[in-house]
Amino acid sequence: MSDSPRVYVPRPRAVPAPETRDLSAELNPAQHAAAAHGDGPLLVIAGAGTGKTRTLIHRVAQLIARGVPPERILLLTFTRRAAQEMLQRVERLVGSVSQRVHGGTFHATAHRLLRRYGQAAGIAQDFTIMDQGDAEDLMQLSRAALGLADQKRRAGDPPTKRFAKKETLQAVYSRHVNTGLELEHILGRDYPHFAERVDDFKRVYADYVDRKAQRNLVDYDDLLLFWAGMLDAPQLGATIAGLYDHVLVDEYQDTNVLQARILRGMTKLHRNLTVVGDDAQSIYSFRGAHFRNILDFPQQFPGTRMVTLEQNYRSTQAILDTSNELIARAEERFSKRLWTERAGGEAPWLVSAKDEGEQTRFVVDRVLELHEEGMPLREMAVLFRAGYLSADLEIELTARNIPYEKWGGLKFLEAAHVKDVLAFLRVLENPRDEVSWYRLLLLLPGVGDVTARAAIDAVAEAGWEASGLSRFTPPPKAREWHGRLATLLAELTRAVRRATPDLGAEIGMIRRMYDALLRERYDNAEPRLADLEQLQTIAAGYADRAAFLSALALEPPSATQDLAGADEPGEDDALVLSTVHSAKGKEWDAVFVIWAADGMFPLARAAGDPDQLEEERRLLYVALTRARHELYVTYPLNAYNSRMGADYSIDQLSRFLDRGVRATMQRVVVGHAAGEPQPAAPPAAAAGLDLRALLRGKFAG
DNA sequence: TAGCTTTTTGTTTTT
DNA sequence: CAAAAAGCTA
Repeated sequence: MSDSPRVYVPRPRAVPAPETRDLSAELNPAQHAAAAHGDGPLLVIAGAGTGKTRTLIHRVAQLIARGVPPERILLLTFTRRAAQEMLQRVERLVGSVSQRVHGGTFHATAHRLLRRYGQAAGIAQDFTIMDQGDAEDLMQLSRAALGLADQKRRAGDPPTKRFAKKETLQAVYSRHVNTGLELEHILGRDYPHFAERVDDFKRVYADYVDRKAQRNLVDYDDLLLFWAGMLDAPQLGATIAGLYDHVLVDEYQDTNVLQARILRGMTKLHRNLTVVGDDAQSIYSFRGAHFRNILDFPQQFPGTRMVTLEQNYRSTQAILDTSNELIARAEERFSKRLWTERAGGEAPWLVSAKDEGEQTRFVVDRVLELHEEGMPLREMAVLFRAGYLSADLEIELTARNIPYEKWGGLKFLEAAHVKDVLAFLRVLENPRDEVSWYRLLLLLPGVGDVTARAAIDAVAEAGWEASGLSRFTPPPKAREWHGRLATLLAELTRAVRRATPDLGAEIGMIRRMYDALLRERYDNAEPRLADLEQLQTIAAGYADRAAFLSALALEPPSATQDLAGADEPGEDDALVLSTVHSAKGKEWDAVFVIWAADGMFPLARAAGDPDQLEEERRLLYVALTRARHELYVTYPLNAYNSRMGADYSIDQLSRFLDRGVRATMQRVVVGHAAGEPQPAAPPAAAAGLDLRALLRGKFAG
């Protein structure tokens, strides 16, 4: 696309990574007050870049210094990335004792507790964790079992409304569990077209819950729900709450009422709860989070001490001016205005590009310029609203040989072929796992929905032994593959009994059968086979299958790219591409926010609902406040919109960047701006071509 | 009943 | 435009 594309050439780092900042440097008075707070509930309202994490880890350090045993401190965060970063930074501050601090996401912690104490609460110890996709698949089985999947319509009938898809069913269910709202309320508000069918939803959920129990499956929501449930039980609750003397929670604005309930239970013995968050950065309402949770914290925990952090250490004043201006228009929030001692700085750039190609070119060129000036690639990031918006950029980066790392977006584990192989492992691990059986059986040529169900019934008859499959008589068409599957499962089961199972070898055996199926099913087999190689390599690192499957559900590798680059030594400098959600809590010297066009940011589908629109605004705020020195906001004027119907559209700048916000920015236009003269067309005769004549000749007798 | 073809539908964000 | 659902055929 570029006339003479510059190709990236790795160069030595000219600038030391700024992560070497001295963590033990003095805290400011507000930070110190929070870190040194004694016992009892503490709420820290911390604006973007005000040293929130730093305050929290200093507090951990102080607690340890005060004599609190590290293993009696629980540090909870909302995302895996945040959890990892926090624990690393604690370690850098206080050294290896910090390894004894318990920490992780709510879900990972719930998982740990459930494996350890779940049996006392009626959860069989060898449960399998379902990720969202699995939960949807199971929901589909319930949906079909209740006859809600096929809604036949005779000719002439008015179009009957189809019942909710499995994704919707799962989303509503999850919302119900996480917010505690009645189904009637959720449907009436967010899915009015299904409001009439509450009873069908309830039937599906009753079946779903039942199925999970019988199959020994646990979904993400169950992890939290069971944790809360265990805490409610008198004996068990006291045991679990007694594990920790202090609980600290980061990003509290992104917790939901279920998580708040867990925290109440965990701290009922001592009320030593510290939460840190920023209502202006609440961006997880789709997970049932509501910033009301942080606003109401002082009421829920009487006697709360509140500390507000407003001094920003991250960004230049110019960047803060733009960010403040943007968030000032938010409807409801704790009022605070960020300030910094780092006066000046260059005003953020607002870049109008002719189209997506120009936007991409601008970003790549600017990235290379900054890099040549000495900024490591790792200190720059490109942020966007949704994973797929970086596709064009990724192509260009690859073409120009610029290393990058993508956060968020599609997961390695969501690839169909990876799920296929995992289904084999899961059946071995938990033979009652109906979702995996179903997936496995449908892979076999000659087996469809009906045969698969019959086979599962046969396995159920046999007391959910994998060997039950061999007693099932398949229809002739499916005989060959059924035999192969039965043999494979038998071999694997025997191998397991004989010796300590070698996961790598196990996957190898599975692949001897599966690779052929894969080649049949998918046209681009090679990259998929490469993914399986990767899976095999990762698996070999785990001693045991159960640990591997659980880790995969809770801590999935973020992308295929990740894995591919993981074992290449040397090159660790890479541009970061990230969804805004995955970028939360991070910061970079230079930040590019692309696709700041109305319809993309805010997303068109969020624009109808005032609450969602507010969340989109906060999301953009999160994006802007990631930048330390340089901030570029770009949008294409024209888009080849191959999405809905229309194939071409003219984009408007995001509505959030109104006149007041724009006044804090400097504008640039790149590409061929409107009004630029087009090259003159040569006269027809000169081209020696007459298209009409060509056409006429075609039909001349 | 499996597997193909046609129609319809609706695109986020993460554990 | 791609994926899922519905419809059709052998």
